[in-house]
Amino acid sequence: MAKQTSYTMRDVARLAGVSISTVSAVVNNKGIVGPELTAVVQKAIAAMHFSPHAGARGLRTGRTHMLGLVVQDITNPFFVEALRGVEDQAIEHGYEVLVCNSNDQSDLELRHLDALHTKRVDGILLAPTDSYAVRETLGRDRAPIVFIDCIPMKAKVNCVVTDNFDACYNGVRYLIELGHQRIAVICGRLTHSTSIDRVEGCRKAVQESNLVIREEHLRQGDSHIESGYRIGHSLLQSSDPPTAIFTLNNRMALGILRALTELKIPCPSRVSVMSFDDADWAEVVSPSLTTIAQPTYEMGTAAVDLLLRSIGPGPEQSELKPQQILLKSTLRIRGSTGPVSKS
Amino acid sequence: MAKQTSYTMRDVARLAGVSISTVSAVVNNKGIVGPELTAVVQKAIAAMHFSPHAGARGLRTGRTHMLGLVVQDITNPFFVEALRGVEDQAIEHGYEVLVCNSNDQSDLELRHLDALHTKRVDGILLAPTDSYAVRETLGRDRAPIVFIDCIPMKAKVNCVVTDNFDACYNGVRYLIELGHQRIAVICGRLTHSTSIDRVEGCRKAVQESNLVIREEHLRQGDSHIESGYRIGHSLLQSSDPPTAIFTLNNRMALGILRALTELKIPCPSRVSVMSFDDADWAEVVSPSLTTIAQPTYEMGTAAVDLLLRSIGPGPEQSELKPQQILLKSTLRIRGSTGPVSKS
DNA sequence: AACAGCTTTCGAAACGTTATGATGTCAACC
DNA sequence: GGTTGACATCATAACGTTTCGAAAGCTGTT
Repeated sequence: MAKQTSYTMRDVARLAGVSISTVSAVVNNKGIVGPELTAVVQKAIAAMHFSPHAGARGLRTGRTHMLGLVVQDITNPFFVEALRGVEDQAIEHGYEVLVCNSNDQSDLELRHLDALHTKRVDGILLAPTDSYAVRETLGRDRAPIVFIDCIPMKAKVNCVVTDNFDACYNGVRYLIELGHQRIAVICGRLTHSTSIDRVEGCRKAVQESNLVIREEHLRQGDSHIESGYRIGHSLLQSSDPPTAIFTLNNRMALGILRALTELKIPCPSRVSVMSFDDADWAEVVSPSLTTIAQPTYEMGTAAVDLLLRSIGPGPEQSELKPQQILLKSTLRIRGSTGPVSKS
Repeated sequence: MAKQTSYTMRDVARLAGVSISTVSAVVNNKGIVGPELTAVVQKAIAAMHFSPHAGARGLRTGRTHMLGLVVQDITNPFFVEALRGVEDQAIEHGYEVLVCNSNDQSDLELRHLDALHTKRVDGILLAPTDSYAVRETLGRDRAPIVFIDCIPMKAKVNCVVTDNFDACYNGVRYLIELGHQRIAVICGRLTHSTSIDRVEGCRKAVQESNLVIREEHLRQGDSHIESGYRIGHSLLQSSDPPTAIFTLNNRMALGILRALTELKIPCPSRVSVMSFDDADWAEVVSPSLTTIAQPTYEMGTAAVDLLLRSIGPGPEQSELKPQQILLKSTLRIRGSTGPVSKS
C-alpha cells in the first residue's frame, strides 16, 4: 500500500537507533559522525528511500537552492538556449530552476516575480519584458537579480548581455563593404536597451561612411515571423527599396525570406538579408542565412555564475558592486548576403 | 538599509495589533474575519510588502504548489511548445513549474526526479528519456506522474500522447497515394513507445498496399539535424534510393533538406520529404515542408489537467484509475511532397 | 439569571529540518 | 587520580506557517 507521506528523519533515526541530529549530520556529510554509526544510518536511509524535505530545510536555513528564470518569450529559441546554459550551470551547483514565461506581458512578469519571491528563490535571472515596471520592485528586500539580454534603463544592476552595439556596428560595416548604401533595419521594441544599442551600432557604422538609415527604412517588429513577413513586404514593394535588410531577430528574418520568395525577388543578388541570432536552420534555409551569433548558452552560464556569486555562501546579502558582463558575438557569413547589384 | 530577511506574519500581526492566526485567516481569505479587522490587516500586509513563505506553508500543508516537468531535450521545439502549454495551464491553477532538462541522459533524468521529490513537488510531468529506468522509482510513495509524448512500456500509468500509429498510417497512405513505393523511414530510438508506434503505423499502411519498408530504408536517428543529414546522404546515394523520405522528427528533416541541396537532388520532383512535427520554419524553408502536426500545446495543457485531477484537492492520494489520453494530429501538406517521378 | 448557540478572535501545537550548547566517554597528561 | 581536551552523540529551540480547539463577546430563549 502506498504511504501517504514520505519518511522523515525521525523515522530514520528510530530505525537506526540514533538521534535525529545524528541523522541530520550524516545526511549533510558533516563528517563528525563515527564511521560505523554513519554506515548504520546510511543503511537506514537507503532502506526507507529517505529524502530530506527541502521545504523544511529551507525554512530552517533560509536557502531554497532554487533559482528563478523569467523570460519574455520561451517560444524564442534564443531564450531556450540561454535556459539550457542556466539550467546546466545551476544543477552543476546544486540548484534547481523555476522557469517562468512572461509571454511579453508586463503584468504576468510581475506576477511571476511575486510568485518567485513567495517561493523564496535564492536568486532571479530576468530577461525583462518591461524594465520600467520591474525596477519598482527591485529595491525591496528580495532575492538578488541578474538581468540577461537587456540592461534595465540606467539602473546599476548585475547583468549579462551581448555587446549589441559592437555586433551591429561590425555587421553593418560588413554590409557597407559589400557596397550596400540603402540598408533597412528591422528592430524590436525600442523600450529595450537591447534594441536601442543595436540600432545605435548600425547608425554609427552608417554615419562613418557618410550614409544614413532612412526614416522609412527603420522599422519596428515584434520578433515573430509574421511581423517580419509584413514589414518585408512593405519594405520590398516601396518605391525605393533597400538593397540590404538587417533583421535584429532571426524569426523576423524567416518572414523576410518568405516575402522574398513570394515576390520572386532573388536573394542575395537583388537584396541581401542579415539577421541577429543564429539558429540551427540558418544553414539549411535557402539561401542560407548570414547571422550574428550570440554566445547564448554562455550568457546563461555566465549569468548563473554572477548570480551565485552575489548570493554568496551564507545568508548575508553580500554587497558586491554590480557587474555588467559584455559578451562578444560573431558574424557568420552565409549565402543570404552578397555584393550589391549594379542597377 | 536592505533588510536581511522578509517580514513574517508575526510582524504583520504586531503592526496590525492582532494575532497571527487572524493574519493567516486574512491571507487565506477564509472569510471568517470581520470586515474592519480584515481591512486593518490588509493595510499592514500592503505596508510591509508581506508575502507568505511558501516553504513554511508547504511544510504545514503538505502542498508546495509546484509541478515538475522533466523533458528529454529542451532544445527540441516540440518540448518547448509543450512546456508553454504546461506553464500556462499551471499558473492558471496557481502552480509553478520546475523545469528539468535531462538532455537525453537517463542518469540525469533520475537525478532530476530525485531532486523533484526532495522539493516535494505536488506532481510530475515526464517525457522520459529512458522509461525503463524511470519505472523503478515509480512505485515509491512519490508525487503522481503524468507521462507525456511517450508511454512507458506496458505500465499502467497516466499519460497524454499523440495517436502516433494513426498519424503515421495516414501520412504514409498519403505518400502511397502519390505513387511512392520505395519509402524510407527515419525513426528515433526504438526503446520509445513513440517511435515504435510510429513505425508500426507506417508498416500497416505499407502492408495494406502490399508493399514493404526495406530493411535498408528503415534508419534510426537521434533527432538532431546532423543525424538527418548523415542518414540523408547515405540514403540518397545508395544504389536504389527511396522516392520518399519520412522523418519522424522535424530537425532531422532539416538535415535531409541540406543533403538534398548539396547533392542537387530536386525535391519533390525526385524525392519527396515528409516529417513529423510542425515548426514555424516549415512554411518558409524551401521547399516548404509537409508535416504531421501534433497538438503540442494542448498536450501540455491536457497533461496538467490530468495531473491536477490525480493530485486531488487534499493530501489524500486519490486512486483514480490511470488514464491514457490520445490526441489527434493533422497532416499539413506543403511543397516537399509530390507525385512520384516517372523514371 | 442561567444557558444555549452563534460569530469572531486567539493560543498553541504541529510540520521536518538545522544549529547550538550540553552531556558523556575516553585517552593523555601532569 | 584528578584535570584537560578532543571527540562523538544527543536534546532542544528555532524557522514561518496552518489548524484545531478554547475563549470571549454577543443575541435570544427558557
